[in-house]
Amino acid sequence: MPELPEVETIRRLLGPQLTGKRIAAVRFGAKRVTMHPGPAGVRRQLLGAAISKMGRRGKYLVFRLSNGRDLVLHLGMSGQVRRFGNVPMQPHEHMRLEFSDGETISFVDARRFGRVCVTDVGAVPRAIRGMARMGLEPVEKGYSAAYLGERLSGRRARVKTLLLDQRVACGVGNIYSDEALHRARIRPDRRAGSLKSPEVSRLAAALGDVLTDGIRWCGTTMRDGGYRLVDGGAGSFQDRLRVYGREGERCRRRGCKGVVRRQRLGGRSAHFCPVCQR
DNA sequence: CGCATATCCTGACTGC
DNA sequence: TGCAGTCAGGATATGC
Repeated sequence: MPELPEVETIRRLLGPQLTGKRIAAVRFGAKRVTMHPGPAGVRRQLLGAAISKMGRRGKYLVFRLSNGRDLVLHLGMSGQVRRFGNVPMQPHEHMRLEFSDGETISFVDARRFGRVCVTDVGAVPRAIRGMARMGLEPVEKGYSAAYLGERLSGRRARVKTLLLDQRVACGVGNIYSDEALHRARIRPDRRAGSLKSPEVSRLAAALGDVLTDGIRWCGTTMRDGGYRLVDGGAGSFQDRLRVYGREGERCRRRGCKGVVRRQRLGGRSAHFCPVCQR
């Protein structure tokens, strides 16, 4: 479940380690993973290029290359960027970049919801249509109560469901949407259009705050270990979650005696405190 | 268009 | 202990 804070953590780790390095070899695993324009094309466009900058857009990791192209990586649910070194290809390892100085970096993804795409710099990857429609990130300047309000007003869908829409809250996924709604004291099953102006303001602020905190604590590594740092280490935001994954446990808001509940919403689980979230 | 639902995938977990 | 069944969810496709 790599969301914005997890991908940003990876970006920050990789930047100093990879910037300036030249790709000397590209290896692929045996299993198919969504890749544009296919393994041969990806290899051709990557070979010989240097990493000029590590970027990120929403949940997408963007390797800017010296040859005028971007390598765009989405980690899906279980994707990881890992360093294995010069060893045989590992289980679920789909792509390994070998740099001219011997450094390596690998894309690993057991569930294969992730995707790899090479495009011209700044172009919208054909294989990733949603990227063209992504909105502002809650941590960006310009993400305001007015901006969020525009996207929620008149909508009958549950607010939680809309927060998962990358046009509404780019970079937010299931964990951080639950945490933001808790901080804003709004129930996830509220109809988006029913939110009053102070609630929209609280939510816009909470979204930014929770993503910023997630980055500060290097992301959330749940028990399934789906998200890992490049060296295999864990983030630590899981210790600070207030509702996500805490069904049946006490609400973490000071003075609140509520017990966290879980509710199925749009095929996703929403965690919330029925006492302090209205 | 908006909204709900199904789909992909496999490791971890649950219950018998 | 082993095995079948269920769950997890990001993005997208499909149906109404």
